[in-house]
Amino acid sequence: MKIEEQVATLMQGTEYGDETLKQAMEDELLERLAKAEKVGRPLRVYAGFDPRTSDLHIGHTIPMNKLRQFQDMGHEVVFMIGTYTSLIGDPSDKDKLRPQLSADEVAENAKTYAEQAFRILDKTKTEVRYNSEWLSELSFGDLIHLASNFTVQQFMRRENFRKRWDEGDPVYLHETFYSIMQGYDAHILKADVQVGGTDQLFNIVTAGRKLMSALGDRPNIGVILGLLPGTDGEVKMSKSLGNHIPLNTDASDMFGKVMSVPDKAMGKYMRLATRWTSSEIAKREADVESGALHPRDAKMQIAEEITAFYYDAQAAEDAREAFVRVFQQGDMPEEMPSYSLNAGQSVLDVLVGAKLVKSKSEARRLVEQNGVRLDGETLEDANAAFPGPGVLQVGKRRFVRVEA
RNA sequence: GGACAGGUACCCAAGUGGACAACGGGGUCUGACUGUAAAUCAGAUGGCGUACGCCUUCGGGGGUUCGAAUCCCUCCCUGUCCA
Repeated sequence: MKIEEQVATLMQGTEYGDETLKQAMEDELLERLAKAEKVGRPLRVYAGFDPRTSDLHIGHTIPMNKLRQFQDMGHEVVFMIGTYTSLIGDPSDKDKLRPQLSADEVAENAKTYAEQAFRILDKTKTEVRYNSEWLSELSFGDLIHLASNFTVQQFMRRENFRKRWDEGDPVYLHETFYSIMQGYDAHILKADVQVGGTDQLFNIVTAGRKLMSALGDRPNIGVILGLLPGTDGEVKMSKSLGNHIPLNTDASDMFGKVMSVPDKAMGKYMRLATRWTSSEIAKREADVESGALHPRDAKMQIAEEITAFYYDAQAAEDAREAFVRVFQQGDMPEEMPSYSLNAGQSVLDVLVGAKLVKSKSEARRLVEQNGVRLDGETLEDANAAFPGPGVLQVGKRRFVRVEA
């Protein structure tokens, strides 16, 4: 692959919010790739991950996908786990109560994190590091020394802080330490490239590069990836917002969740979550634009590609077929949970008992709204005795097989 | 330490003694339609009861009142400014 093509692929999905910065990073990447090729030395690339949860979703894996691209082009990859940073607990979205994790929890999360990450990365070509290794060694004096490279103004210019400042939301002092710690990580790892999401733009491009040059290193290039929106298509994927697509689910569910993403987010999904090259993506977008490719089918291709990536081609194909059958043709899924009917139960009792609803009020509401069906027949009276065994359906996609 | 402004349901936010289970927006759910769980439109959105109704909820606790999210006391929390 020519270097220009490599750069195009590696820069795919990046977002800097500033054309000049993007161009600068791109140029620098091109230059280093050329140099690396000349002297036969691979680039050293790293990304840091906070093991705050052990339940990864597709959004977490976006930087990993990028690392994998580098790996496939023969570069060295460092998978850094922020054991130290997670221990303290990043408060950046602190209105969600975020309990401090214990060292054991962090260690446990770090372990499962790495395991799931190796579904994407090549284990044999990945160096795993933990930042507690060096951050726990720093003294207060060291921290002050590092901090003296920054001004409060620099932090206040950061959108993240600025916005909260303007809105009267708290900005904690120790949040600034985060950037400094991350900058120090970059200094220790001395990588050519650091990968991260736009939420890390400041940490990588400002803090990291500044600290590196202050400490006599060559600043690393920031490959800043756009954030993958969740299934709502608007805001970044996050478990606490309930718009995530977990890695540990089944293929049909993953396929279905991708299909529920609004059309407008397809571009980002293609760029960030598929293995497609920039020209393959461009072709699909042009086809959708011209009408040659139906948006629904384009999304199905995306869903199948993503599912195939985390499972395999066969599982993805099966998931697609099941989806078409159930949602496009209105058929029922093959597998569904079952519930054993007890004597004398009303429709309400069964809905509650089968956990299809959270409360009796909700059950009544659904019945009133004609949202409850038994074998395709709408049930109209929530208090009537339950007619008998069959497939009970709530809304379009919740099914339970009611057995005698 | 002081002055001021705030804390309302999943989120944002209105409400300053009764008509408040609490406007509006977002989210979510249901229905119609469709190209799918997209888009659009309509409805629903604390719990319990078939229903008139009852019970719990406006940061915590206490009080005033026939009656409080609304008034008073106290405590906790957040922000801004002053020192």
